[in-house]
Amino acid sequence: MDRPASAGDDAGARFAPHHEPGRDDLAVTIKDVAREAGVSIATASRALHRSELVAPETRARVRETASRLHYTPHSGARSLITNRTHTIGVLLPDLYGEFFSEIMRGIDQTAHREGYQCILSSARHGGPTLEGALRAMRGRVDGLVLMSPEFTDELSRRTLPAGFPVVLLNCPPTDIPHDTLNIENYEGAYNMVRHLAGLGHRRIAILNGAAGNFDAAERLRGYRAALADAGLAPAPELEIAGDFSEAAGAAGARALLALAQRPTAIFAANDGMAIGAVSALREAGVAVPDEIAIGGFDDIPMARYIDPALSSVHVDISALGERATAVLLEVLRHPGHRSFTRATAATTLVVRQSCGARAAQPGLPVP
Amino acid sequence: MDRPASAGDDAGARFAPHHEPGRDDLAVTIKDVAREAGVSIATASRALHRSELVAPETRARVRETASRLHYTPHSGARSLITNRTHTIGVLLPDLYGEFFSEIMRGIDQTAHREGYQCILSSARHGGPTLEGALRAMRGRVDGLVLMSPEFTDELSRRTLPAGFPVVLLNCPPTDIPHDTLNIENYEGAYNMVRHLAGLGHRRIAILNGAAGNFDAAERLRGYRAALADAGLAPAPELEIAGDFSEAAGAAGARALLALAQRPTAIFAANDGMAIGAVSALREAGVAVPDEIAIGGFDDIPMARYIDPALSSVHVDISALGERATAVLLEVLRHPGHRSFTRATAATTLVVRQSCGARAAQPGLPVP
DNA sequence: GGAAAAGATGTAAACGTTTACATAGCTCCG
DNA sequence: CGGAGCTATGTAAACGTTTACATCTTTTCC
Repeated sequence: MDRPASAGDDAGARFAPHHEPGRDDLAVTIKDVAREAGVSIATASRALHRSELVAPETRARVRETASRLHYTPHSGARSLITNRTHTIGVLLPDLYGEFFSEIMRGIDQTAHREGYQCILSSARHGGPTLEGALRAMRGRVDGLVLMSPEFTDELSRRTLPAGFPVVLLNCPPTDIPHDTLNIENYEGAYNMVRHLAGLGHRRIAILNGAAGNFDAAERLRGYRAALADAGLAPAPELEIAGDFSEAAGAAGARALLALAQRPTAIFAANDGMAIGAVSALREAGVAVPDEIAIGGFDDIPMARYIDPALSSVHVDISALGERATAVLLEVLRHPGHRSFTRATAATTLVVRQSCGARAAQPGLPVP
Repeated sequence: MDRPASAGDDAGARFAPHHEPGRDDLAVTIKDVAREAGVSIATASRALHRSELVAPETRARVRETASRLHYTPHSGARSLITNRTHTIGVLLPDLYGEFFSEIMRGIDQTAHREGYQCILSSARHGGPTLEGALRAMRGRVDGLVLMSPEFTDELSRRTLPAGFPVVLLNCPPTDIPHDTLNIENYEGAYNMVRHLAGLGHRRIAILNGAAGNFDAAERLRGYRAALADAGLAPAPELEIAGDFSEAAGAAGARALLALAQRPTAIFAANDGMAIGAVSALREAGVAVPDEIAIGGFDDIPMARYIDPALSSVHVDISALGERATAVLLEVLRHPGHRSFTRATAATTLVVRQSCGARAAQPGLPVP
């Protein structure tokens, strides 16, 4: 209506790319929008996200132009000046398997709900890649959810800029203060082993997690404590080394079968190894739970589907991701005064068939 | 040795932050490195990644300074000028479940192998969020792996800048040319249903995938064709609507049980629904495979673990992610002359117990 | 009716990089 | 000895934004 229609529009039309739809979109910048709408870059920028500062008609015109041109702000450029990326980095030891899938789900949901993106990296165990992955995130993320059961203070110092918002998930305790979130590994393992002992088992083996892994160490500690409290003598030959993989679980089970005096129950430090053990035992013709009872840890979705359904220590895995992300977002919202969270996620014992208890839950509940 | 040691060093030391280790790391920029090393920004930049242009001692000095200061380049700033982010975007319909976990694994591995990061987003089905997610990636990624079984040309035009490197994974065919990678849905479904018919089944039901989903439509097409080729009349009451979820599988199975004339076999359009159906049948006291045989699709890792082990159409899911990423990286490497790939990933029938065939593979192979 | 306040817009600096171009100090050759 | 041709480095522009500040116009108030 009241904007000068003659010269401005012609000039605009002369350079306007929009009659070649989708041709040059790749490079459309706020400068293009500004020119096309006949305003300065500053006004264009304001019209798009601080709209109260600009006249209503101008705002409308700029916005219309922007959407017609398919303008999308360049996040790199924006973050350069605002120092905000609205992205969080996620570093997991691996991307394989249900455990991490569930973690990611919790993280992603929470992040998206608050308008954050996720950038994902798997930091292969302990190696120099963790450092690389962290460096690659510089300038791309506002904060980090870091899961690395081999984490150390030294690594923290070397890779994390001091004061950078990080939530440590399932990491060993550090001297440097951080927000941390851990699973009740010790308690969970303790409860499972106590349960097995309560069923009358006297020889209870453990399939250990990866050496140097914090979760694994804690679960072993819980196992030993439960044995001691049940008045059972520790038996070194029943503590089998493992690495959380199914293959390790199968190998461990076979090793136990070769023992002169077999165990009557096995506690596997995670469900993956438990599943491997079940396979190996079935293969060897050993009945589960009648000859050997089995308990796992994590309660991954698959646990209830295998035969016999796996007793396990339930961890709400996706909730773990959610909580970690929530803490991180909270930190990002209040950058100033830091008081560090140190939370642990509770576990619950889930008794199904594989441990041989009577009051077992069904394996395949109808959804 | 030969560099002027007096004034330069003193000045450097006066402003040097490095005696407060890890205090101001957050903001350490190439400017700091340059000042500290006594060179210009340009030289610093060159020393760090175009090292042949700078004198050996200078290079060493700059690099030493950089690592002492924990300098990490700001990727946003860099990408602004280089137009490269070394990051690929991944858009999946969802993040839940084994299927996507496997996809991600393939993508992540391939990307990392070539020095690329992944930025991940779940585009909830068809909604406006897909557009949002795509916009959020502007300026952060060099290309995109996009999986969206409800993808359309219209959506493509609206959200993807023309010429932007994208690989469509499991998307419906489009008029606009794109690199695409699809599963052999039709053939896979056809083979499974033919197999069931070959076992003597006359009434074979299908639990359909989500309406409007390309994969689902193709699998239905394969189902119908196989029926026809086996000389079986199509029966509309045997085509049950679903949405790929376990719950839908269970509900579908119950609906089939309520039929006057029950089917003797069920083809579920994915393993999730198959698992749901198995649960519901067990719950109802119907024997699988003796009373009703079941076949799934995807062959997710869990398929072999359930009881009875699930016959399925095997898809190498992580290889799918790998291939898609490989294509994308190839495109990124040769930005010029585009010829569009259109590939399909083969499927193979995996016969286990749930379909009742004799030569069944064991359910729990020892890893 | 004029000054002050408010409103709308433009100008330019800044963010952290990379890189084309300019400059300075060499070495080498005729 | 005097340039030509290196080599090593510095200067400054550019990338696409946001925003403090300046400027111009309009409204408001006495």
